Amino acid sequence: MRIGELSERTGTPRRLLRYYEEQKLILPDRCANGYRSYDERLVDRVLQIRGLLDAGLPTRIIKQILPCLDKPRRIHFSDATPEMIATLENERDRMSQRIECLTRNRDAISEYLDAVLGNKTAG
DNA sequence: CTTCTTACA
DNA sequence: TGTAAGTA
Repeated sequence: MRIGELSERTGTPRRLLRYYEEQKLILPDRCANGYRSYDERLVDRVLQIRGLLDAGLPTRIIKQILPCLDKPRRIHFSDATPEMIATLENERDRMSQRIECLTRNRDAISEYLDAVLGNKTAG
């Protein structure tokens, strides 16, 4: 498929699809006319990339850990270098911290909402 | 009309 | 990230 279809199917702007390619996150092949040709597999890949980006990971980190999280849920021990383990542990901890932060803010909002809506219905 | 690259805000 | 320009 071309960039337009992938864009629609992943809800990702064409601009970003080209940016991910520039960051070596995805490698689409080219048609004779120079247009990018994306494999079906890249739909999930792009979605996963966006998820990681949304989790706060920088593209440079995603680039190196994506292979570890690829389709076949098989674990590639060959990729389990000491540096990779350290990177993964570090990112996991960052995610945990972010989750805690999000949880606090969600609870704060929820508490506020309960108070406001509660007073409204109560009087 | 869609895509491409490059450059600037 | 968005957008403009000039092509293929």
